Amino acid sequence: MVENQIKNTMDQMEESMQELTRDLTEAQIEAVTTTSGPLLVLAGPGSGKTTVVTRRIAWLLAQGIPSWQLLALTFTNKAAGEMRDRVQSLLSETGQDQRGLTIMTFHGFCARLLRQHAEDANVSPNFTIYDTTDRRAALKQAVRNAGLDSSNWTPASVGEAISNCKNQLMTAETHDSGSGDFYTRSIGRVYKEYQTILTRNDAVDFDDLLLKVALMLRDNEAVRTSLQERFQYLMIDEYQDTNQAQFVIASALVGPQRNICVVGDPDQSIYGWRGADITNILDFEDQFQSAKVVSLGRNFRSTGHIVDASANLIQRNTSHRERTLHTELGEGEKVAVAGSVDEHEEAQEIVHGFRQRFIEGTPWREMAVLYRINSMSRVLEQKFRDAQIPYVVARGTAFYERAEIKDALSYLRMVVNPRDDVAMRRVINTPPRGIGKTSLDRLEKHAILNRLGLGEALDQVEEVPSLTARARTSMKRFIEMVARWRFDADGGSLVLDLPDFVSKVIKESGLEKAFRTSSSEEDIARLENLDELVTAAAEWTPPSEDESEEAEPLTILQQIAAWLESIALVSDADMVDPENGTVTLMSLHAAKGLEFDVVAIAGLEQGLLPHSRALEDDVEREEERRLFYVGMTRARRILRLSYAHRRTVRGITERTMASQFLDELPAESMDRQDTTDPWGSTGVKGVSVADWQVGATVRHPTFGLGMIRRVVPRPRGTTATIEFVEYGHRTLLVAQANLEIVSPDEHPWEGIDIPI
DNA sequence: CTTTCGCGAATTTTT
DNA sequence: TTCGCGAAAG
Repeated sequence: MVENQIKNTMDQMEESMQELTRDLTEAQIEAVTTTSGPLLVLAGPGSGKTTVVTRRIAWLLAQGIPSWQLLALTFTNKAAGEMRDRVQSLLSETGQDQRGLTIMTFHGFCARLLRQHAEDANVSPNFTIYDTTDRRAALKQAVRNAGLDSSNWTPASVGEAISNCKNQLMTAETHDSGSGDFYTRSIGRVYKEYQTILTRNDAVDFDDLLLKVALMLRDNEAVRTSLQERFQYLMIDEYQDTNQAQFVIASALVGPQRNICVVGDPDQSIYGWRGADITNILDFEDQFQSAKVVSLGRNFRSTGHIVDASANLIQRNTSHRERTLHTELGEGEKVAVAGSVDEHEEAQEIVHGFRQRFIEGTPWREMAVLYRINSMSRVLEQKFRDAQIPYVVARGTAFYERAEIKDALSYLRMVVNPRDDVAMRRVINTPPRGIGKTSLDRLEKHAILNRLGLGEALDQVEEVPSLTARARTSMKRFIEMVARWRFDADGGSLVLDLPDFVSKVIKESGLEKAFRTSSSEEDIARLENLDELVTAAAEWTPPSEDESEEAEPLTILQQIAAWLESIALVSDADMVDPENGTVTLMSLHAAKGLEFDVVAIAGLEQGLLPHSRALEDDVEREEERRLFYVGMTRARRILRLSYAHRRTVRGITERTMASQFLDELPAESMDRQDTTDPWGSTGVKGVSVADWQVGATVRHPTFGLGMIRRVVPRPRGTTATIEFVEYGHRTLLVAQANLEIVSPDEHPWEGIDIPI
């Protein structure tokens, strides 16, 4: 009986194992079924990477590996979610479920480890994760504390330097600030100040999540071994985007059995600026001796011209390793290239094209516009709105960056972490409650004098003699308010759920009232945003803790903490909902890992793509090329590239030059619609552009009558080479030459035969 | 203490 | 164009 059952289970397993590899290519099967030892899967765009990773997980489970021994790390929540979903659907066929699997983002995983091993990692277990804005505030403070001039030491530049240090596992203590030049010494000082602030506030930044875990794993053998024993099988997605710290973490997690599988594509490495080290993937075979390498060579996503064009482009990179990718989806449409007068026309034409595709049967959700910088979304949004085409801008983090949302969240942060000074500073007088700069300065002086955090100083307002009675009362009221919230949240008198609690805080803090009193357009929007925050809290579900089956229900306080953490770790790409029936607008970076039937990439101009900050440097320009490559390869069937001859950035209109990358695409795969008419369809100075063509007759104030021979777009402006009747060839700037189109009636060429 | 105004600087990409 | 900061007014 029992034996029979076992046999049945075995049969079932065998069956599902066959099922798991049935429709795969040979390379894919190898990647799925190689379960022990180091494995590098080189996965070009559209090569079925997610399929391989999810099948591999299911395969391991089918082999009888307990789910809790598996760890899969990704970069975005979206990628993790998708992986979970696909694994789940594979497993549900055999009645299993994915409980116990750890599929997380790198940062999320690190945050969890840090809380679990807070003591070993030397952090408070209820630390706050600082986002870009908080970090900025802390950096500014640090520069001030270091006694440096804030105009020379901007948060951005200092932050980047510190980030680099952290990525290379250099702590504030190990930073070599004794020797080195003035710059290095100064950075060292700011770094120390910055870290002091973070520590005092029980806060960590994004880099710390990785750094602290890396150091803990490196230095603490007990923790390291226990994790190695727990996670026998490690998988890392988008390995080309890992940095030094992540490499150390990955290496430390790999136990003696060396079951590490990394998946990635060096040609899609686009986060070098964030410290990603492409050599991690390039040198994988050296780091993990006897590693097996599987290269997935078939592109299941895009049609021929798209594959060829992108392959041709990426070959220009010296970092590119020779590799062939082929598709069996046929040639498909050629890659279209269009030039427009300005960004408005460019956007308009994209909208037109999309509408056409929609009429032909492509749903809106299968279309996307990609661009290099987020500010380019503005014009596009406007045109899509005007055309009444549904669209979403994939900018998930934007909502949480709004002032009113940050305010509300800062109150919640104070509830969770009373030492969070950055949050406190933000809201102690928002909305105004009579605690101005002077009072805050006095409080701060007291704090410094007594070596206290600002929050601690606040707790003893009575001991600060310099404060006015008025300010003191306000402060006391403020402390009491927060303390009451904390009491309630921590299992206090009343029982509320998370959204109710959030709503309560928004009300009692006075935030709501501050916006309710006025009825300006803006304040109404803010109010709506706050409502949306409550909705978001209602929709949020706590991550299922895999460890204990019958986990106790979380207290409100714990829920808030977990919710805040999930907010801190959202990314733009997370907001792309494949279910929604809308066009997607997003940055090229956010598009990685996604695919659409129809893709338009806008702004193919020198200085934009490649970006001006990357023009000088070869290495950076190659990253721009990879970025363009990533964008191109998002398209399944239709790819349209465009640029504008003139673009307004930050209020100033400038003439542009088409991107050098366009010239790096193979002519046979391209459909260039931009060669004839550099002025697009609207023209300049009221003259119809159709007239500005080779062969048109013009009159110049000094040179008299002539015929246009050539029209060339140049960085300084479009030039026309004109054959004048009396003066011969002249090349002039069209915009300045004051040319006049002469109607065919007065045609001077009659009887005169000028060879063209 | 709060609000408003004007000036200057700046945005590449994001966990 | 938009944001953020400091100064000046209320």
